[in-house]
Amino acid sequence: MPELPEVELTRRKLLPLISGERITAFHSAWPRNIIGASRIAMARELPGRAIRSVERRGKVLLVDLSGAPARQFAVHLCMSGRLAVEPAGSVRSPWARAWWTLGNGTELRFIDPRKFGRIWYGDPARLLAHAYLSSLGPDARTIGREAFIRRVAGRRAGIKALLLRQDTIAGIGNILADESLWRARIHPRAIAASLSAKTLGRLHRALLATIAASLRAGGSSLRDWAGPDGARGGFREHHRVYGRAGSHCPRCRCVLKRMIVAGRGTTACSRCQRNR
DNA sequence: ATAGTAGCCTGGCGGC
DNA sequence: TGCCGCCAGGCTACTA
Ligand SMILES: [Zn+2]
Repeated sequence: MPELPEVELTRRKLLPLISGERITAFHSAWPRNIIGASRIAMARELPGRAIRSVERRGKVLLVDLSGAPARQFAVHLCMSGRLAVEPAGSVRSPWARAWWTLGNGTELRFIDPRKFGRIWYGDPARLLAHAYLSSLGPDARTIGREAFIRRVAGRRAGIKALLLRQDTIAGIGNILADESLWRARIHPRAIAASLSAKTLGRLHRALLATIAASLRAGGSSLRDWAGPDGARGGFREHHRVYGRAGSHCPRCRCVLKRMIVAGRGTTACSRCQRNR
């Protein structure tokens, strides 16, 4: 499941493979996931433009293109998406939803079995004005302790619901949320306003540590996600709670429980993560 | 401001 | 063995 670490790893591996390369063709096999333009406009406007940069905002990759008028595209991998760079003549995955043929004989392919991923395209300013992109909060990987506390302190929502909202902090998904809350010993349903600054500081620290550990391990590959080169991540082996309901808590040996919080499957330890 | 739910989509799973 | 129905998951749109 691509969250911040998987998207960041995708960006890092993508950079040397595609930056500076010229697009020679674009195709979409699932135009419904394109926002802001038609696939016809994309196929007409993209050829001839070079890839200038690949940035990340939360879980979104933002690609800046050369040429006039200015154009960018953005990709959200959602749950099952990944970006692959493969030889242009090779057989495409049956789940390839869009592909950019590049001048160096390779092809950037958006592979997304569940079709939940999205592609935004258009003028840079208009692109960032789209509801999702314009509302993104500060990035989870770089947010400072004070800014983190300011974003959540005093709010009456449950802490996990707040963490998952991309307008609170950008980049957190179900894995990072459950793992960070476990590390910080906070119940997923705890009301944010009931948590002290010290406790929120612990959560901030836990979040950054979880992100760093996931990056180091190459991200979490559950079913579909892999890097542009096909390499899968090993962070799943390091999960303390996510996907481990029924197993023992690594800290207190209690049985981890599964529940629904903010509409998402959630695993937590009822002894370490008390809701007071 | 916050919570809840339906819908999107399909591979994989459990049940039979 | 094969078929069927259900579910997960991030996000949007909607209601309360
Ligand atoms: Zn525990």
